[in-house]
Amino acid sequence: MPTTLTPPRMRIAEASERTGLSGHTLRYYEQERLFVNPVERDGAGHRVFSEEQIQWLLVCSKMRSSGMSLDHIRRYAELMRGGPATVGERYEILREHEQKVRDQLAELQAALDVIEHKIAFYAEQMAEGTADQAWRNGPNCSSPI
Amino acid sequence: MPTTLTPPRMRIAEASERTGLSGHTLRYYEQERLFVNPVERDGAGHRVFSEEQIQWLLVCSKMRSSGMSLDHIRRYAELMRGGPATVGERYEILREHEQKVRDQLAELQAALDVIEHKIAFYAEQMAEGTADQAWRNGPNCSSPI
DNA sequence: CCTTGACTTCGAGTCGACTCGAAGGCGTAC
DNA sequence: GTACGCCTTCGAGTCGACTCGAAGTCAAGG
Repeated sequence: MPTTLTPPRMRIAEASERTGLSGHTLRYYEQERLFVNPVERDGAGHRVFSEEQIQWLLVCSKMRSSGMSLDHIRRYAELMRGGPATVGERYEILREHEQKVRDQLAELQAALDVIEHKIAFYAEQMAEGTADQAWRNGPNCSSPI
Repeated sequence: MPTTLTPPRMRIAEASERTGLSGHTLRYYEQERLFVNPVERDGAGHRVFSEEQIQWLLVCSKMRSSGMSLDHIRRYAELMRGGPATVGERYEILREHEQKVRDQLAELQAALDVIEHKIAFYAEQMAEGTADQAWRNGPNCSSPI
């Protein structure tokens, strides 16, 4: 079998490079049935990925980075295989995940507000020279600084 | 020993309620030396938390929810015990964490953009009736929908 | 033919932060 | 005095998603 593949198809090393997912992870994803279409094999039994699968992996990657579980991705992939009839359920899954992502954003933003507040407090402290009032309680600034 | 404590001090059940952290978690945090000041005990050996400790736990909670590790929180708590001399290092820790939170926000936002894009696509699909063109590839819309 | 290197399968190990449950102590209410 | 409920310590278990490593296969290059 050829050492290079006709362009839209590639082996695991390139798929790994393209997606930022390790080869181990790519195999794991196949085993977990996360692909919409089966991963093909060449004569040597090596995996061959299509461009479409790379795009799908990039989507998976975004879903993962926003906290979607492999369970949910698997379900979504199943629905993809189900064709147009499953569009409604796919939509629902995405809507649900969208809400989770918004919740996470809000949570992070709330934390960021606290962090910034403390940073500002410390910046002021440090500007005041090596002041010894590090333990004061200003308004809205209960001690755990 | 009294069944209720003088207001600013409370036992684990109330501390749990106030902070949203389970009693198990509160004990675990003490064991992990996450508190700035030692958790006191009453005559029966029960933990007694101060209002200040509740405030600190609320801060820890925000740090945790934004992904700060217990290791980093422990370090921060140590620095708190070190007094004013450690303000600079505390500032640095917060700055570093701030950046991580901003990175997470950006990552989530990028994922959200993809999700919204797909949601809009599906919404359109569904509006067009049960169209059978679910597999089309529009511009900027490579197939893994 | 032999080496090289990219690949294969398989099973086991890792990670942090909880989370749980068993066994027991203490003080109050009845 | 005994039942109750809240607390204690301790050690073990859980979770998902990797991550690793051993042992083996295959094709091409020299």
